[in-house]
Amino acid sequence: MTTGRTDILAHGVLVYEPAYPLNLDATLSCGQLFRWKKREDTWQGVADGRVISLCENGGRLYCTGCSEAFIISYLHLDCACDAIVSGFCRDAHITAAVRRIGGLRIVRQDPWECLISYICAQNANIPFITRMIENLCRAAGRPVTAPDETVRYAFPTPAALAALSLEEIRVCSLGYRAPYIYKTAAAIAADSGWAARIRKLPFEEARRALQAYPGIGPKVADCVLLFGFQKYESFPVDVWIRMIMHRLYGIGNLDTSLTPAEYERIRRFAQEHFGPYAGYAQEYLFAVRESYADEIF
DNA sequence: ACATTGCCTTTGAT
DNA sequence: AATCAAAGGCAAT
Repeated sequence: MTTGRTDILAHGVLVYEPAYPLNLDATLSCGQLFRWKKREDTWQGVADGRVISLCENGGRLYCTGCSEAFIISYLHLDCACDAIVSGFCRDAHITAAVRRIGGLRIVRQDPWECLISYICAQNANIPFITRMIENLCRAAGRPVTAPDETVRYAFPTPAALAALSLEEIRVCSLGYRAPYIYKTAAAIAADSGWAARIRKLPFEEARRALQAYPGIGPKVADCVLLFGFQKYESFPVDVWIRMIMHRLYGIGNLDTSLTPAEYERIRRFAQEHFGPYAGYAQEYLFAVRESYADEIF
């Protein structure tokens, strides 16, 4: 399904007119991706081993560095997201979040990059996560030069990452996460069919299979299922979502640490309340988390 | 078996 | 300068 119109301009610039709203800023800055930077009006990122530039102007998306097919798939533009959004807008809170940042898309990430990125993400904030991943790419990724001469690094292949020693991974400021990355990279480098296998599994089984890798618990598994495998019923519960779900829907209590039982309770409620695209709702709530920041105190 | 607790590195914000 | 929280997971209680 295509839900937009494309043209190719001079110098290989692709112009895309989405038939449904796209909020590029929200999509690239909401914390689902860690490799995109905005300079002036242009986003530059590394995906699929290439440097890609994106710019939004007058409802049009200008893109260089990749194919039309890739960017449409990556940004989830091949989807009538109005139907998805209206499907989970079942109360005033989520409707308000959608009104504020309409056009937020869940990006189709590479499962491998997503897996490693979200192992890094545990107990870290977004600037720190970005630094860890950038360090890993510099240590084991292929250098890629952008049209404007800036040099960036592709995300390492499983083989390249698995070739690093534990110490080489640790000095990417990964701290106690280094052994997780080390072991998981080795397991996946030796098993090229891992992603295809997980993709075919029913949701709960895929979730269990992911948690068999070191450093992957319920939260990271849910992120990988949502961002890497497009399992949109997945509802990752982090400290922010926990706080927001408590505030908006009275689920759980914030006095104790997040127990597995409470995680399950929040996840089940959300899947029931928001429906098959609960994960999309999660990303909208996460994107507006700052407006609930006062709840922490 | 099941739930709870303390610890794990490093960084960025206050 | 010191303290704390950060898109958590794990092994020991």
